[in-house]
Amino acid sequence: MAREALPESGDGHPADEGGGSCPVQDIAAAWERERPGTPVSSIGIVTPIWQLAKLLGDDRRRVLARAGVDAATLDLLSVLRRAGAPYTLTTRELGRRSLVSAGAVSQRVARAEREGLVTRRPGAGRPRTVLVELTAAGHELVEATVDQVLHREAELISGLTGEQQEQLTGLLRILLQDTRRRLGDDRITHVGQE
Amino acid sequence: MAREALPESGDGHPADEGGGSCPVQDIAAAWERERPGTPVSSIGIVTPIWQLAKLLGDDRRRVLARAGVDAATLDLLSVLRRAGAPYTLTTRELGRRSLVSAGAVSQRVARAEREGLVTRRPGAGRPRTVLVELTAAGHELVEATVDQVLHREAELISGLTGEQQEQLTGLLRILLQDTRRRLGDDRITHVGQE
DNA sequence: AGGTCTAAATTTAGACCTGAACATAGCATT
DNA sequence: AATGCTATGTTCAGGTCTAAATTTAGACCT
Repeated sequence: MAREALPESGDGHPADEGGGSCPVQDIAAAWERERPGTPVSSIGIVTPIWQLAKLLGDDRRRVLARAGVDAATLDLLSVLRRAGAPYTLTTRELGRRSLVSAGAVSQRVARAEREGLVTRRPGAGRPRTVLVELTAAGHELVEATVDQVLHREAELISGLTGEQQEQLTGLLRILLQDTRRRLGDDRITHVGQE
Repeated sequence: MAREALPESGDGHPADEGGGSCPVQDIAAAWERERPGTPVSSIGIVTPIWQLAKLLGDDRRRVLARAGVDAATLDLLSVLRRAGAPYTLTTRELGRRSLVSAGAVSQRVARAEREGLVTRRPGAGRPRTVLVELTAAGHELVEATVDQVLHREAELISGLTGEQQEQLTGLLRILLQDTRRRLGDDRITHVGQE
């Protein structure tokens, strides 16, 4: 790969992550070669997860750019749309469902409100709750884009057989659930009590 | 919603993504309920990948903050460290291995250079190649932090059995490889020819 | 040899997110 | 009933990324 005449992609280390963005297993091999004893056991799982998230996220951003939306806004609108009528949630709930900080929710909602996609009004419950509701324009934007995005992503993972997809889904579900449990139970579904 | 006693985690939709950040499968179920026919087949795979990347990334950032580094800089230094002596790569190669744009590489290198972790000098090859080399301080920083990060991540995925980890690694490798092939072959290892 | 072309890095503008500081609406306690 | 407490939303500063515009070093062609 990219030996001799080619650009300096090949940088001299034969066993190294050759040319291009390099198979994940070469990363673990490089650590072993350079620093024997490095705890590489997580690399085979964590690295591809990050790389896939990056590739899929970049692709989604480009797909949505053509539709004139950004991914963060569509995420907000989708959460509201999925909640069902009356398409209203508190900002607190929005943050928990989107895995972003309270500040990020505030900014997302402010942007979306400026564009007429949601409205904001004080709620009745706790101290300072704010209810965010989808407008007709916001609803339409979701309807116009969500199938496009999901269809595209189904295409991107179609290299796996149905059985492989099922296996992968199951393993990821277990890992995600377990990881959530290990990191602050804040955003966890306390399935049983409370 | 915002039921009385309970926090408004439970928002009224019984079949909805209940409280907290909600099991992934409920997201697909919510789309089905709200928009029958929505192409949800990718959700079981794409959503957990994003959520895991987010959770793991946030955690890594917090671990590194204590060590006084940011994740982007450590990524840069690690790539150079893994390349082996003389710990030198072109910016082009750095971008390909880290999956970030050329502009991002420029900024990362500028920051790291300002902190004395790498040096930059013109290279011989193509038009304007720039070689980036790890300094002694940069080398030390990698040695001081990488085990910590990898160990922590190994811990986070330890909820899976060894066999599950192997299965997951294999499936992710296939999916990543296939996804790279489908999206711009630019950063792909052209395994065979070329 | 000189002008044009191409490839590569850098700069710039715009978006987004986190963490911390800030403001505030009800609740609990005394 | 008044006061402090706590949970919540917002604002702000700082940092990172992408995409597009800009600059520039060699290569190519006539």
